[in-house]
Amino acid sequence: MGRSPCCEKAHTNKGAWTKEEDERLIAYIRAHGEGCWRSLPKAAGLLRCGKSCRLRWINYLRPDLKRGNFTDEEDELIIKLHSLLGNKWSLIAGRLPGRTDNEIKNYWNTHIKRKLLSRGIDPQTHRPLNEPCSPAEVVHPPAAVSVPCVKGSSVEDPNMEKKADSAEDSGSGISSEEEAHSKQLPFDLNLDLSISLPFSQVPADYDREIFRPATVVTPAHFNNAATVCLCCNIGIQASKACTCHLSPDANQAQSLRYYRPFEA
DNA sequence: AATCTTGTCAACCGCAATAGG
DNA sequence: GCCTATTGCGGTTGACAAGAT
Repeated sequence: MGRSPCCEKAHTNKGAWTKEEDERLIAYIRAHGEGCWRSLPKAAGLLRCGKSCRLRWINYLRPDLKRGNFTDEEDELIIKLHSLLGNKWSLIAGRLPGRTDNEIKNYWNTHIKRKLLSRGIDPQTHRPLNEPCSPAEVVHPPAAVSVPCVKGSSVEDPNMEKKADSAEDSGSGISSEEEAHSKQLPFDLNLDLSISLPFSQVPADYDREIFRPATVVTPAHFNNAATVCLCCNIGIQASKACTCHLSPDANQAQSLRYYRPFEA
């Protein structure tokens, strides 16, 4: 038995969004907030399917999106995260404030892939293109992936735990093999992730409708003494790479969660 | 100036995960 | 526990623009 379509295709617009459609969607979400995408189009007077509305909002209309070119720091951060996470664009996007998974995915495919190839690095494996595949010849950089760690951080986001779990299932995320692979990266990666200065610290009267969890890691933190480890960040505290226990301040740092206002 | 090629990115599609009855 | 609806993700497509011929 097939699944019913997400919307009645015969009565929905497709293709590029018009300015009027954008305005309707923005106005509706400003008034009612995100969510309930299924019923949103009808309620907002849009002849679009819910998925389309969600995508348009997330990838283009959201007010907290950062526009413009990627910086070199962002480039390097994406490369490093991709080397660990693979094509988990939403996870990568979660660590680049104001960037969307779609944007990063496009940027990867159009720019970074080429950049890595020009460096002689395979964009999928992050290993030198001419490197033999024999496991015996895999280079093990000394402490190349040091991952001091703070339990929690954005792992408190249930979605992150979910994603990490499902990533393991799918085999393309943080599987044990990939975890192992991450320790064998061909270049000296410091995958330390730490909490950045807040965009604004969560207020006492924190309201989920107004504030959204913000990504707390910036590229600069890769070079700093870390307080949050990626393992914990994505919900694999039990991993061998997790070295939370090495950081005495970890638990304290963990309790800090920062939010930035969801500007209307 | 016209045509072709290449690059970019918004949007779509299909699938998997999850929620809820 | 099963079934259906909904949401979210990643891969892919296609329209458009810019540059090359």
